[in-house]
Order: sequence, then C-alpha cells, then structure tokens
Amino acid sequence: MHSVRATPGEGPLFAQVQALIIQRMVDGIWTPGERLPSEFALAEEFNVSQGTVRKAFDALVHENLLIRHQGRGTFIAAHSAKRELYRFFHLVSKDGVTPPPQTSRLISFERRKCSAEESRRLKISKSAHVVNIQRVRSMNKAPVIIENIVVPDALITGLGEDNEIPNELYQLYEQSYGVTIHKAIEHLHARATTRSEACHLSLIEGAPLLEIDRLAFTLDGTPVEWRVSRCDTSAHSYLSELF
Amino acid sequence: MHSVRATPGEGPLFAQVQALIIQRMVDGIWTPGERLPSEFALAEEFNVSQGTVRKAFDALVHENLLIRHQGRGTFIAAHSAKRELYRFFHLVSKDGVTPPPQTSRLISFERRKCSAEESRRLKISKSAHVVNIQRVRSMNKAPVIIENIVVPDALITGLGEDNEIPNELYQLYEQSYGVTIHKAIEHLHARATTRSEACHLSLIEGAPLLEIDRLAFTLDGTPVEWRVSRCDTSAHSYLSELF
DNA sequence: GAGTGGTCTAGACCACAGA
DNA sequence: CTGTGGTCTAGACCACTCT
Repeated sequence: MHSVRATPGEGPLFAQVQALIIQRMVDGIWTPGERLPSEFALAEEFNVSQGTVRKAFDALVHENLLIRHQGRGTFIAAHSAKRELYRFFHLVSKDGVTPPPQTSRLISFERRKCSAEESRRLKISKSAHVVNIQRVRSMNKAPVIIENIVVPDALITGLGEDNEIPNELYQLYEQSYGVTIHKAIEHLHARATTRSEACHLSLIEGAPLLEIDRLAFTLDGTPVEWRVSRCDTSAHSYLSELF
Repeated sequence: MHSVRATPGEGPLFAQVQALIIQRMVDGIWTPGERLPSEFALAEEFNVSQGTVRKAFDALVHENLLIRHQGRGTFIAAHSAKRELYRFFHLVSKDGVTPPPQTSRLISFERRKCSAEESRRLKISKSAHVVNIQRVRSMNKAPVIIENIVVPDALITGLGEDNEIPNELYQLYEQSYGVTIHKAIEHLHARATTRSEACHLSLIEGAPLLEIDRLAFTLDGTPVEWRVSRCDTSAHSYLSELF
C-alpha cells in the first residue's frame, strides 16, 4: 500500500503521518470526540511501524488535538465546558484561583454587512455578512465583562434563529457547525470605560478597563471569530503563565 | 550499577531519569550552557537504554530546560537576550509584531527590610531583607513601562554595588548568582495612573494603565522575584497566545 | 480474555558538527 | 573519520477498559 512512502512528501515519516491525521480532521473525516483507529491499525494503513504512529500521536496530544485513554483508545479532542474554561478563559477571581461560574445576558444580536475592519481581521470579502453578538458576562452575579463578538455569517448559518446562544460559544461552533477553535491570539490593553459600558458594568465613566482583543482560528488557520472583551478587573485578574 | 533501578523510586523509568537530571541542575552540578553527557553515556550511567534517556530529554526540551544540537550534543538551556524577549516579555508594538529595542532608566535602588506583603509573596521571613529596584523602560525612546522589582537580598548579595543593573535581569541572576528563572505567573489588571506614575510616563493622572503583577520562580519552585510593571498601552499591547 | 495505550529495550541507518 | 542527536523499526511486557 505504501500510502505514505509512495508519496514521499517532505521530511520525517512521523511528521507526514501527523499531517495526514490533521488533514482528516480538517476534512471532517474524523470529528471531535470520535475514536481513532488503534496505533497498529493506522501503522498498517500508512505502512509505517507502530512506533512512528505513536510519535505522531504524541505530538498531536501535546498540541491538544488528540486525547489518549489507556485501554480505550485515542480520540479527537473536543471542546468541553471544563476544557474551555482553562484554555480560553483566563480571568480568575482576585483572591482564590478558582474560575467562578458565569452567566451571560444578551444585549444585542444582529446579522449585517461586515465593516472594513471586520473584513480585514476575519479575512472575508468586504461584502460578506457577519453575525454580531453583544453580551454581558457576570461572575457571582456581578457584571464583569462586556463582550463584542463577530463571526462570519457563512460559517454559522442559522445561529440564533432556532437555538439559544449558549455561554460557551466554542462548543456550539464545534457541535452545530463543525468548526473547531484550535488557537487564539489575544492582544490586551488598558482602556477607559465609555458611558454605555459604564452603565452595563455598574462602573463610573472613565474607570480603567482591561480590553482583550481576541482572534480565534480553526485547525487550518482560518480566522473564525473576532471577540473584544472589556473586563472590570477590580475583583478579577487575567492570568498568564510563562514557562 | 543500577543507579536508577536500585532505588526504584516511583513511576516510569524515563520520569525518574528526568527527575535526576533536574536535580543535578538544581544542585548546580550542571549549569546553564553546559553540555550534558551523550544519551548513550547517561544511559550507561543510569543503567537504562538510550531510548529511555532520549524520552527524558524530549520532555525536558519541551519544558525549555534542555536544548539539543544535532551533531554537537545536548545543553542546559540558558537565558539569552533573544530568548528572554520572547518568553518573559509580552509587550509588543501595536502595529508591527516586532518587539522594539528597549532602554531602562533607574529611578531608585534600595536595600531594606521586606514588607509583610513581600514576605508573603516571596515566601521569606518577615525580618528578611530585599533589594528594591524601580525603573522606567522605554521603547523607541518613549517611556512605556514603570517597573517595581523586589528580590530577596539573600539571593543576590552584592547586586548593584560593584556592577551595573542590566536591562535583562534574568541573565544577571543566572550568570552572576546561579539563579535560573524557569517559570513566572502574571496577573494582569487595568489601573488608573497615579500622579507620580503619570510624571514618569508622560501621561495624565487617571489614564488607564495595564498592570502586570509577576512572580518568577526557579527550577525548584522557589519564588525569586516579584515584579509589578505598569504599562502605557496606547501604543503597545500585551500579547497572549492560546493553544 | 481481547484489545488498547504505556513503557522499555535493542539495533539500524541517516544528518550534522567538529577535529 | 568519529561522535552526536534524529528517525525508524520490531518486539517485549505491563496496566487499563470493556465485554
């Protein structure tokens, strides 16, 4: 069969195996939560040794793309509320380190043509449409974050029409639209609260706010969501661990 | 010799090898920049196979503790200006992503008894002494950050007496005092500029500032430095990548 | 018990650096 | 040329899960 070796591709075998696995995820052949064939089965299919498949798996596990369970098998990683909390939500309460439970209140929801900036950030055509969600997130019943979320309409057709908008959007993208968020880049600034923000967050106008400007990407590097969160950091802080 | 197997310790062999290697770094037997024995040499010493040593090395390379050079050997990772920039300095210019060159201006330097808060954060005795540095960092000649740095005096005796205080302190800690910063935890807040900060940063009082509260740790988890940086984020942003 | 991943070993060959 | 890490293979045994 020589599925891998017949097309030598580039570089080490394990990297080629890795790329093939990722490609199957991108193509939707393997979906989040699904169990992969065993290491030996894949080794036979790709005509490499089991150790080579293992090495490819190892790398993908480190990238949070696969999850192994001894005795059960290897699975495509899926977003879960718990996982999401730690990976993509870095605001922690000031004293304890525990991320408090959250609720969201929708402020506005609209489907409209994208702005020039949105077109640039999301790499979509200037005439494309987007879904724009604004909401306030509360922790322990106190409003803490005001979020402005922009997603290309094409990626999530029908969102908000027949279904509720859940707290954890990334699970929704994944489960309902087959869009898996894999990476995000955040730019943080300190900004003064505007009048309308002050109203939503029970702050005074001009108070310092932490602004988190996040662009989220799928597996193949396509930007999927642009989210700007403005956070009241008087009782919380953004946690960043450097290794 | 069965150096590893004779004392079965706990868990997998490669993890024990890993721990032994880390211990030698903590003990100063192997110092930053130094070349380690080859995989085969260590395998013989520890009485394991070369593959097991390799697996231990792999993990340590992922943790930024070792660096491999094909054909040359494996080395203890050392802080370099370039490495430091990417690992522990996340402020980037707003437009380009390139971290601009920096200069520092010393505001104050003193050796004194630690405060209660400093004792708590640095886990040192309430009667211990600390070195306290305050300085302003500029990027492209404009003042951007005001830093307040507190280090236990015991760890860096003599600092600032006979030598200059360099821009990159972590290199100094490592090279002059054998203290290697391996991990840091940062808590970010938005804060209003105080009068004295406003003066140093050429801002108006009350303008929003990004405060970075960082605790830095050595290999064995000892806190070594407490640093609070207050940043003007009008032309820069704190970059955080989530995977 | 059968199947899976987890660990460990042993040996082969390659690519690179340095004397 | 020698020694190093980089890759790949093959096979053994263990620990865990499920039926």
